[in-house]
Amino acid sequence: MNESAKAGSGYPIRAVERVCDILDLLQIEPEGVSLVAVTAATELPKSSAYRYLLALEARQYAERDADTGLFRLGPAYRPQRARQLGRLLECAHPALEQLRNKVNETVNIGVLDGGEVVHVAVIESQQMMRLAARVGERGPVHATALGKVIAAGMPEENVRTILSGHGMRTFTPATIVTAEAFVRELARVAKLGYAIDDLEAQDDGRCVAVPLPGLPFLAGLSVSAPSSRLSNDGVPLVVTRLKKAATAIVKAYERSPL
Amino acid sequence: MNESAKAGSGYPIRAVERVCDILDLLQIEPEGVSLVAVTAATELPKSSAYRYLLALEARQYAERDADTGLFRLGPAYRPQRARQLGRLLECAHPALEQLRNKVNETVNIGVLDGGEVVHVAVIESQQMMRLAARVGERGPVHATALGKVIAAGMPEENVRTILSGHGMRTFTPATIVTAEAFVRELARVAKLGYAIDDLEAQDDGRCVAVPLPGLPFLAGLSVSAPSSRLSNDGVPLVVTRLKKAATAIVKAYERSPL
DNA sequence: GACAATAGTTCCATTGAGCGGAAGAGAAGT
DNA sequence: ACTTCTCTTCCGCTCAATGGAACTATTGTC
Repeated sequence: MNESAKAGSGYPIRAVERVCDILDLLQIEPEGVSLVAVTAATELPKSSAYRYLLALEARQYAERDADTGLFRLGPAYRPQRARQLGRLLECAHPALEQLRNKVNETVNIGVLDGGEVVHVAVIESQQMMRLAARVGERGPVHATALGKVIAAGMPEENVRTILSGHGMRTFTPATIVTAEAFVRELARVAKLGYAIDDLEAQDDGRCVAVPLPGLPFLAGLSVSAPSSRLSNDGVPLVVTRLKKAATAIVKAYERSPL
Repeated sequence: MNESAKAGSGYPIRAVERVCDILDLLQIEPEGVSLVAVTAATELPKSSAYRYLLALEARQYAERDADTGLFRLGPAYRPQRARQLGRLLECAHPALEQLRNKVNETVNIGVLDGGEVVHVAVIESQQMMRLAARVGERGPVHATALGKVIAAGMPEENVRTILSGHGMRTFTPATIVTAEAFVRELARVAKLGYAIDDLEAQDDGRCVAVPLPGLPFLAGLSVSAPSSRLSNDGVPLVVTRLKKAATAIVKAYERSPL
């Protein structure tokens, strides 16, 4: 903490201060704290403290003990997650590049976080015209192939909670916008073993994804391309390659040192 | 991360989302990211991303690599700090209670964080009228005894940075409000081996503090009381007891399992 | 050295995101 | 049943935060 006692940003943002105050407190109270205790310690108005805690909970930086209802640090704050992710990315890299070279399109790994899909690896197509998210970019579960394969591995109840919490925004005329239709799509996905974003997130983009099973978190592997280059006819071949790469990635992860 | 895929808080706070987005990104980029990369990944306007990063840096949730200038997770995010703190609090508890019982006033441990003093342990006097901060409460370095003993252990340059970043608010007529006077006070503190908040933070409160040396972070131990009960004449005895307790605490910490 | 491009930093008029008090609901204790 | 305390919800209001633009610094190329 005093590794650098330097201070003063010149850019105080009250909300950031408040988040940090709360996270600081949760760090020094590993057994958890009540809302009243948070209020007292941070001197925030109670309703503000409550809203912040819920917002942090939604992003898994805080969680609630089921029995006591006390707030404590959440999974997002646990370093093992970062380590596990780092490990996955390391293991996956060779297979990702190989896959990218085989299909000549952008390949991605996405993981579930706070009810959204985060792109944690993006190996871009070398073509000029390409569909490519950036590392760290987030997308909704309901309109992305990655989101679909991830959601297909979750209990339906949890899927519905995510959908109602995040909404089902319409990106294109093809976007699935009702929970019922989405749940039906997930049944299809689970059966087929892969998902397609068929012009649902972008009018001219198509994406195919398969799950990465057996990891300590929900993740998927996908190929994304302009729709002109990835037709529905071409999907089966891409799926075959995705599944082969997914198998290689998971095997490499399982073999990697802890 | 998917330990609980539950989502949806009903209380989105955009600023909290933004903090979490940035922290998420920093977690998956251990070598660090540039402002431009943060901007791209989070889709924040550049100046907003910049301000958030600086605000997080001020609270040590982010830091900058001295050579590359890249932002990465800061010390506040490192679990070993929480563990070290937890360990200190555990070791200190018996000595704190004993000290509280001896002096019959509230005893505190404070640590430096983001240019302020955080109370991380507060064992309250059993008297009805008492001066007692709460765990997690923060105070300014310049007007607290804990702040003084901590600052006395820092390079003067760093002290000045803290003072200019946080300001030197006037709490009472006795508050030291210029950097020059404060630096002189610190020289006195360093020489004496203890510090007094002599009605500087509160009109009717007095506080005596000694450093806790040899810890992996800057910390101090203090006794706080209504001024009517802690006269200047009584300070030397309290200092003796504080130093004895500080020695016991540090010894216990050093002996405790890692 | 000159120029261009890019990254980082600062500023401020504007406004809507966030606020916090109050009310309501729930839980616990007598 | 009543009281007290904690947790949860709501909404009119305002000011903290915003983000675009300008400026500064750095890097790369010729």
